[in-house]
Amino acid sequence: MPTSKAAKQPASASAKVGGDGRKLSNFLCFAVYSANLAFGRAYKPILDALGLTYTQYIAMVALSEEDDQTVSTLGEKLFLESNTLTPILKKLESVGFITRHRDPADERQVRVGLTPAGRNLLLDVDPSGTLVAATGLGDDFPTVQKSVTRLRDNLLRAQSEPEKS
Amino acid sequence: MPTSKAAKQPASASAKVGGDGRKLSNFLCFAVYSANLAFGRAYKPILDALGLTYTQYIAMVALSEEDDQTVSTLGEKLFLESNTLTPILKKLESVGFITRHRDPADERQVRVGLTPAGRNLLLDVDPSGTLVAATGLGDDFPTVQKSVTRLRDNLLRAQSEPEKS
DNA sequence: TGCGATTTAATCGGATGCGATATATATTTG
DNA sequence: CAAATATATATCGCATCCGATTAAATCGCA
Repeated sequence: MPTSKAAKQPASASAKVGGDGRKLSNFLCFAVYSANLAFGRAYKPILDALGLTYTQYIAMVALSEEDDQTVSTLGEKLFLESNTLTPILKKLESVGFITRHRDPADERQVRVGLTPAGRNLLLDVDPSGTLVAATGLGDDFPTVQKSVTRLRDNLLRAQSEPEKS
Repeated sequence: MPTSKAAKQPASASAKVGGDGRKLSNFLCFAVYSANLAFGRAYKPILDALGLTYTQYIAMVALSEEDDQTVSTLGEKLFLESNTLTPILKKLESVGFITRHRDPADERQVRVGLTPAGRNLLLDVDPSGTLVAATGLGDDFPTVQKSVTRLRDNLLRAQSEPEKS
């Protein structure tokens, strides 16, 4: 089943047994993990100036796409659930960037939306493409973006599947 | 350096101003962020069986590459510092997978190494390439791995630089 | 209609990341 | 040599993530 090509390059989300395949540098998961840390650090100075954390910022971007989303809807976009989102949203509400209120039509749901202040804040973020340049990917940028997105979607799909032998 | 192509595609680590460039789906940082979440969830059932968290596992892989590393050396490999590593290493020590002791030659440093139990544990992880398959990347796997690694290295390098106008 | 099942948020505890600070040891310098 | 400086870990507080549980509201169905 392993073609000669697959056998030659361990490639490894978790590497192959034996020899030297289990080096951290061969782990795709580690590349993604450490790239995520790097992005967080790259965004830090920009977002610090706005008083936002990275996750708060991402949440506000998602909120800017649609008005009065529910916590669940927002969570689907962010791949997070209420246990993570609720504290973040309460924080953003407390500083005046979003509103939160129970939906009168279904009191189980909480509707969340950007305030004008929140919407304005987003306009201040990185008007130039400083961070795009910092990725150093050049023309490969869209390709890498698509690949990583596909990777994510495939991983999540695999988890929801029954697990084939 | 920005070609016309770059201008056409907002691409965006942080998207372009105006129209619709600021959608979450155009953020490379979000692709990486969410792919990292997905990897964590994919590894969870495997690592739960071993009683390891994802970061603990990554740390042990890094430790398997070299004996008796210092916390700093390990941190350079993992892109983490002692404030994050120390609690994790203490935990791994308490369950018997690693050893920690001050270096007699320089009492400031702490040397960390895998125990036989720790080394054995690593052999139990994903002997088949289940997770590699779950990425669904096929032959693109090595390419994506390299791209994300380059992305990370570029981002970190940009941060350490003086910040050009 | 009424009551159990389902849905939606929220809460809680454990484990990261990380900035700021503390502590102990080494090194440098006057 | 002694004080100042530098280095290597560790500690602390805050903000995520996440599994497990809870609480409230709605739905389904006899």
